[in-house]
Amino acid sequence: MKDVAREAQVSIATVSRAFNGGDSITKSTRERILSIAQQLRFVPHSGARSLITRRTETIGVLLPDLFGEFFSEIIRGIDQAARVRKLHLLVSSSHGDSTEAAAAIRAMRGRVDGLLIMSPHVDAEFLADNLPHDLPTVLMNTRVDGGAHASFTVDNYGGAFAMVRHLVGRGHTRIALIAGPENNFEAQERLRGYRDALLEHLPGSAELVLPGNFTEDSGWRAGNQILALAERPTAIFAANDMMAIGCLFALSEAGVKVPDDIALAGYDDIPIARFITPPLTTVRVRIAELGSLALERLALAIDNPNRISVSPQTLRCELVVRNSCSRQPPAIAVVNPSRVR
Amino acid sequence: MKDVAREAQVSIATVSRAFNGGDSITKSTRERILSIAQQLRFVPHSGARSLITRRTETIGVLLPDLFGEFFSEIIRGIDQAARVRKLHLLVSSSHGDSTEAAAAIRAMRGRVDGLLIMSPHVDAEFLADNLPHDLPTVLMNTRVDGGAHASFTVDNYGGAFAMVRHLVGRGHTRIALIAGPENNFEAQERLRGYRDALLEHLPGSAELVLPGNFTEDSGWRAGNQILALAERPTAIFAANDMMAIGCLFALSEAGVKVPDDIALAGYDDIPIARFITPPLTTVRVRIAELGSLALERLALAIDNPNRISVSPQTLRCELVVRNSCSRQPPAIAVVNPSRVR
DNA sequence: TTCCAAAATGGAAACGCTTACATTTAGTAA
DNA sequence: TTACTAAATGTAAGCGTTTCCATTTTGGAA
Repeated sequence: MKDVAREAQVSIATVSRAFNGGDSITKSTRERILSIAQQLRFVPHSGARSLITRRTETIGVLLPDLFGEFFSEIIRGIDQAARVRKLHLLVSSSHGDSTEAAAAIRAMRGRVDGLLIMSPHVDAEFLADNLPHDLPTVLMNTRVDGGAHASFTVDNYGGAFAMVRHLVGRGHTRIALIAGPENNFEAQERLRGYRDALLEHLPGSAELVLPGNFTEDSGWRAGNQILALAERPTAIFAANDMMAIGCLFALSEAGVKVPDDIALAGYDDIPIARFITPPLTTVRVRIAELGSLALERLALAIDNPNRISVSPQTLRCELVVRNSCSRQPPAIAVVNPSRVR
Repeated sequence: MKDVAREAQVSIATVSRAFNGGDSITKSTRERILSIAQQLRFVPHSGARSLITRRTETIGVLLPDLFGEFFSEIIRGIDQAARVRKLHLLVSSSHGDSTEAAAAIRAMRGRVDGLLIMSPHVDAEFLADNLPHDLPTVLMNTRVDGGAHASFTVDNYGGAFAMVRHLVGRGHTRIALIAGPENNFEAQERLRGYRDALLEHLPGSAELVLPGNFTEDSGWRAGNQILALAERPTAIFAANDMMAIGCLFALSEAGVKVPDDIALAGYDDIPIARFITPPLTTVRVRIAELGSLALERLALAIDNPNRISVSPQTLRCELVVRNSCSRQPPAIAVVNPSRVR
């Protein structure tokens, strides 16, 4: 910076002003300084800057041990929003347990202006213990007990409710649910949606809930349990797509046809859902949007530390109707051009 | 830091030493200082530190607009290796073109100790223009013309070669290739592997290459071209799985059975490959390993700026034989427990 | 031309840390 | 005990910015 100042015949204060927005500086000097800076390959030292501005312009992103499309989608959303705001992303992923998550948070202290957290290992107590409480934080898809932090969640309740309503609309009268892990917040919400929808749209019907844990494997087991039932349901709603796929395998092995003999629906709309036979009716979650909204919210909280709103916000899901629930023969799968890697 | 020093009745220099490794400091003082620091919730200011150490302990990761499993896998690998070395990850993804990539690089200057780049938009000229040439950089899956930077690539040549050899071993004598985009480095290598394997293992046979661009759509078109051929190949090798899937649709629509009427193979082993019918024979790429090796290499280059090796390194692929190339009726799909989200 | 307000620029302190060097303390041999 | 060496600790400079305040320059109006 000193070199640039000398070359441009100005003080370093002026060089600083040339870089930092519209202070009072003549257009001509700014341009001269900027061109000299480029020529000299001058790059401001972010550390020195953050030392005095007390800002890092960086957001910490904490993600769990995540597989598949979900990860890339949420990062895409966050990244997009961050770019607009000229914020950087310090990412830490693959947290198998809360110890690792805590370590990651610790490592980020002092390097970020705010935190975006998605982790199944996180609860109110954990946050209270591990979060620097002066650090703006937004939670994604996480239960918030104390309501101490802003949060974004997917409307799992509404999505599940809509799916059951859809199934009832198609004439199904016995609808089974393959549930997710008991201690999983999203799974609980989907279960709640299923129950309430049954109550409202199929009053008097008994609920039929099979245990599952979001794995293909557990879906397969649930499918076999259903096959063993004296009175089979007419439709099966799996709390996520992977379990639906596992269930589908179990049914095929037993010669039970979907959707002719039994309807099957999932949740998430993972890419595979389109490709299996029959294509799976499911609920789509706008993951990228979740990410960008969360970042937007966090940026707001950082810029207005006084006016922080903590109210949880919810992201609507949409029903994706394919052939796994219709009684007509499955149509030919749609061939969609997919994006290039 | 001053507060900690006062509380512990030492100088700030000693506090610094307590934090930074084994300098000369008594065990008892270190522990006292550390405990007081924790009590006072003291967090070292990374900016101030990097101001004097000239290190940020941060690696910049530049990824293209990436979809699906690939992204999450490569980040997982990088993250794992980074955690071991106590390095942070500044990621920037979703670069649709070289302008965006350049902007991302510019934004990272001064914030990172090294760069990990994967981008199809990058070539030697681009790097020369946009890379601060004193910044250690490792390229992933990118062509390197000038050989100016260290690079890691997947052995696309070897994988394609092995696949063709496998097909020949199964008795196929006419093997078609659905190629990837012409200007794509990986696609070129796979094409080269196909050609050389034909030359070596099926001498005298004519090559049959259909154009494609890695999309499902282009696979579908290639499939239809093949169907229109007077003399059909006995096996089709698609340069990636998505095109294989598109091709499979085209074949099914025409009533051509895989693998009974024609064999089909892909490349990448994306998760869907297991789930389609029949399960796809393909080539698996160890993506996470690519990421961690690249980071390891970068860390080495950062620690030893003098002894930088620039030789490109290659990661072996492995053949995954499923049912899409066998002539026996497809076995029941394996039900694998998948990991929980 | 002279003056004055506003705009542009310069000077210098401060941000929080590390580290070379100076000083003190502890430990050991004579 | 004394002297000397090594280990532990303290002092202070300096890392590269931003920004407050002071100073200079500019552009009109009188």
